[in-house]
Amino acid sequence: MNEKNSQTIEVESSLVAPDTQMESFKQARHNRRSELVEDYVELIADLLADGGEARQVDIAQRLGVAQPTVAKMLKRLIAEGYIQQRPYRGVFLTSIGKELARVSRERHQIVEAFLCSIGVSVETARMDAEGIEHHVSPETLEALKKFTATVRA
Amino acid sequence: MNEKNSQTIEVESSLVAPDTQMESFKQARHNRRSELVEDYVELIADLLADGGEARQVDIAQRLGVAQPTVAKMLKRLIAEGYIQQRPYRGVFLTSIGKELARVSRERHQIVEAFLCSIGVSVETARMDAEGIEHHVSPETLEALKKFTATVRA
DNA sequence: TTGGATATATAGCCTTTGCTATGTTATTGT
DNA sequence: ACAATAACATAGCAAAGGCTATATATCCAA
Repeated sequence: MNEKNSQTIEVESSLVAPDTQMESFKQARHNRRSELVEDYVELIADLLADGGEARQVDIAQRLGVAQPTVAKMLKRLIAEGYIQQRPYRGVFLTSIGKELARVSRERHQIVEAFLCSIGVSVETARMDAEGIEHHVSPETLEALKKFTATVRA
Repeated sequence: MNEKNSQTIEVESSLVAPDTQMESFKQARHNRRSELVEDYVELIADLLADGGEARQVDIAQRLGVAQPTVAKMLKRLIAEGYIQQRPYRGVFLTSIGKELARVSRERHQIVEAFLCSIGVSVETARMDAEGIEHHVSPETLEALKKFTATVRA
């Protein structure tokens, strides 16, 4: 007997099934865990391409965190096989690191280009893309790419 | 004298300014911290609208987490003034909770509707929207809304 | 009205991602 | 060559967000 004190028939129609919704939330949590790795690898690739070096201090400055935070994270990236380290000359990417960087970078650029294509300012596009990119599935990425290409044509 | 052993002039052109990039990362980290609150409040609103009750077990099931995890989070939501609690009858939203739920829900729906409008399947749209919504700025939201309206017309 | 099922609370633990403070070790300019 | 600077390492702490195990409180049906 609930607040509606009406029939006992099911009226739970406007919500998706619990399991379906749970999957979405689990996926979002999972994505959140991979975000940092992708951010680091992508940033390292950019620094290497641009200046030839990716040192802890540079990474820390660009991410806006302290150097020991970077040091700890780099250990994880080394353990997971994404990067290698040369003492006092920064880090560089392994082959799987390069591959992850390539994929992340491409996705990032597609998202950012898309946002610009619908009229978002470049500054906002950059800010939002940094957060959005990690939650874009391959299917959505493909749709964004196609759309942007259409607009540009 | 670096790997390029060329002039000392600045060639760091393809990267944005460190401070600018840092701001994007900081914004993304900040958004990540508010995600959970928004997820909870939005879900609670949905449960209340749909079944009249939002109990810990329901929330836990839909989020895919354990009940004590929900209990801890609800304490935070109470402390922050978003919800109130009636023993053994679940939680309900305060006025600021309702407002946050309204905003989150609207943003969620705009993102999901937009994804569908560019040809993403409803299942994928639901999954991706759950992650993307928290990283969409007001400016981008407005652009998405406008675009979706155009397509539908 | 009472006993079993259900809902909530609490304790204690883990991991991740931050921080500060403080060594230690290369690099480099003079 | 060597001292100053810069880069890196490490220790120790905190907060957030998970978990399991277990106790307690409420509800409801027989």
